[in-house]
Amino acid sequence: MPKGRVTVIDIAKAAGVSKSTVSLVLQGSPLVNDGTRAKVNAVMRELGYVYNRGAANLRQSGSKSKIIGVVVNDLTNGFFAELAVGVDMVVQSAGFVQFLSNTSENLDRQREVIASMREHGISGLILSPARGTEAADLKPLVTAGIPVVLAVRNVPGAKASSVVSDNREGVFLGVQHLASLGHHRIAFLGGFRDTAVFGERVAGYRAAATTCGLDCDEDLIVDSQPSRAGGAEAIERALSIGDMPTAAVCFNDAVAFGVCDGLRARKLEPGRDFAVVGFDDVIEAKTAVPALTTISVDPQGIGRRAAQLLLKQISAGKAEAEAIVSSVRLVVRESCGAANGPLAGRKQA
Amino acid sequence: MPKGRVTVIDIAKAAGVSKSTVSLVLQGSPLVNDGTRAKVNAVMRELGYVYNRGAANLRQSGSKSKIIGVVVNDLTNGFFAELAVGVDMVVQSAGFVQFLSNTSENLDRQREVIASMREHGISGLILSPARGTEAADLKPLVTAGIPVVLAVRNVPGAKASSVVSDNREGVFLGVQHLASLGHHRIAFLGGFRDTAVFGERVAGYRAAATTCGLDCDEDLIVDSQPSRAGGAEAIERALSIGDMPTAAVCFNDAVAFGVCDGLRARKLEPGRDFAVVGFDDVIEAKTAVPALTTISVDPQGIGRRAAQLLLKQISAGKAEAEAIVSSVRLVVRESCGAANGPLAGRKQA
DNA sequence: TGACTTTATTGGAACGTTCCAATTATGAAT
DNA sequence: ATTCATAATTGGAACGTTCCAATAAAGTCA
Repeated sequence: MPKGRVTVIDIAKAAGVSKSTVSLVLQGSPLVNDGTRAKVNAVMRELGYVYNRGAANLRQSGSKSKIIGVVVNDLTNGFFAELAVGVDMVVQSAGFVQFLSNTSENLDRQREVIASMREHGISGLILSPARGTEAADLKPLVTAGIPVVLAVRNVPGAKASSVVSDNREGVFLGVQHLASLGHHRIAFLGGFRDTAVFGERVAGYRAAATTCGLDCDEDLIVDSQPSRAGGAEAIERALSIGDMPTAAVCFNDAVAFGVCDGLRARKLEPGRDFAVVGFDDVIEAKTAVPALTTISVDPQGIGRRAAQLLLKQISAGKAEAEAIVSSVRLVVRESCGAANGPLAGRKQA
Repeated sequence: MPKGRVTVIDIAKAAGVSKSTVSLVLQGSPLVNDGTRAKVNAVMRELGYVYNRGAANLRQSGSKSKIIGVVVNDLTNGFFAELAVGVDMVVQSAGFVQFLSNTSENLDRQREVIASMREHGISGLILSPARGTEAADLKPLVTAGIPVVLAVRNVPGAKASSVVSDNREGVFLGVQHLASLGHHRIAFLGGFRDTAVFGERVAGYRAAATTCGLDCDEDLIVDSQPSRAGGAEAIERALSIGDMPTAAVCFNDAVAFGVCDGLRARKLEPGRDFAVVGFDDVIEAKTAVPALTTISVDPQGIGRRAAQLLLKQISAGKAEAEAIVSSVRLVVRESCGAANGPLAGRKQA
């Protein structure tokens, strides 16, 4: 069994200085002679000293750990993996470390994870909330002065900052583009109806439909799991209604990939036989075949902004709720070149 | 600015008991009268008490946090997301929380992340090592008695436990299956040559080629980034050699998806025109079109086993290196029904 | 009621580190 | 050599919680 931990007392003894000097070295204080500093550092290396952050936090005034908690609702969606990568880019250079936790859309798990993060004294939290999260869930954090930034999904009533994409505008652009290609029957596929994101994206869908004088058939709005599997299911349902759609804007890129899978299962070629637009522009959107037309929200960009906002609040020592709506843009690739295909052409023939 | 944190002293005063009684309640000790316990719990709820894990760890003998550190080399690969979900299933019921960190194959980042985890007193570490990780990187952890379990990639010489899939056997099965379908020119696509996983999988490839009397052309082994984009690139290179392959076993499912993308970009249909076998059996393997034939290693299963192994070591208080080779199995789906297609039939004609 | 046993509660010190006022050491000027 | 100023180092107490021996309270029996 290895010996217990090496402490500043051990280092002090071995270096022939006081514990206070060791502490000064640890703090990078200019009040230490360079020779003494070098000696202490050498001893720490030699004895394998590992800082005890918990002990330090006890004494340091107003101090927290160097941890940023990041809690996401579905880690198996590549979007959130990329968001985490974006967060990492920013917090890393500020000397923080991101501890990422996944809730798999489970509210109890979310509460547990956040509670544990608080016990360990996180400096701040970036949260993509699980379905059903309420402002009351965030209140204790806000009251305790822990900076919180909501990402991707907002929580109405929560006095927390947020970084969300312009959901309404994004879907508006997607539908508008499909309409400009001549599509009249455009579906909206995927997503949970009880989330704010879904509501906003459908609002953009309806607005574009009205603006472009399109059919506004409720059957064209098909909810499903916002995953690839959910997308395959949603297109199945959309193509089994009487007056089939010829194109779709999908809740996110994962759903869009699933829609392409579902089309191929019916011997239809995405892009040629049916126009598909995604939302997110994950890395794979560019390399998929056909390359996916999508609303680019840059998940890494959202992660970076959320992290910047959080770091700003941490260093300002106050939490003033700010809302950032990340702008979106339409990236046209091959998945919606279907306007002249057999399906789309039927209305005109 | 909110008031400072609520401590056991505050709770003790408000409940009219001593701090020691509050501590006993926190520990769930049977030595406290039920009425007193109820009173203390009510006060804690009322005042919003948040336990200070760092302070508690200071005093508790041999104690660590309730954190399991999980460090992965590429979070954007769905395999690792699923592995993390599997870890979560196990550590959750043991009262631990998983803090997941991503290294993006960067060794310096890995060191940084592990160091930070140690400062915060993690109870144990599950590591899928970044490329280039050496036993020396793990030595300080092992010496300090911190349980470490390596997952997916082994680190030769490290006295740590590991859970890896049977790489050699898996690729052997895949190649053998393709040979049984009549393929003679079988490629191995994707992966970094300098990793042990690559070496093992190629060893299985070679063994199967020998056993099945296949061509053993070095040009049929094409390395690339083990990602979807890497897969698209690898198939491009494989189809530009003189005597083209008619089938491939891919380093992992992400590479396989990219290979399918690349085939389609050349107007070839995966499954019909070229047989594809993946490795991992991620969730999307089943729903992709064509559904992917793959070597099932069950990433969530690996995560669960790694977590079980780690928890076992944590509660035993000793770290005895154990190696678990997770068995694999071939799951036949649609992506390799190509033996009678035009490409495969050319050799016989 | 007193003695004994069991239950419940408590005060003080420990844990590793930081902070700050006090002390010591060093260097420069006279 | 002495004095003063500056640089460097130090000891003690604080932080929030736990542990353990000591103390107090409650219950039982003669």
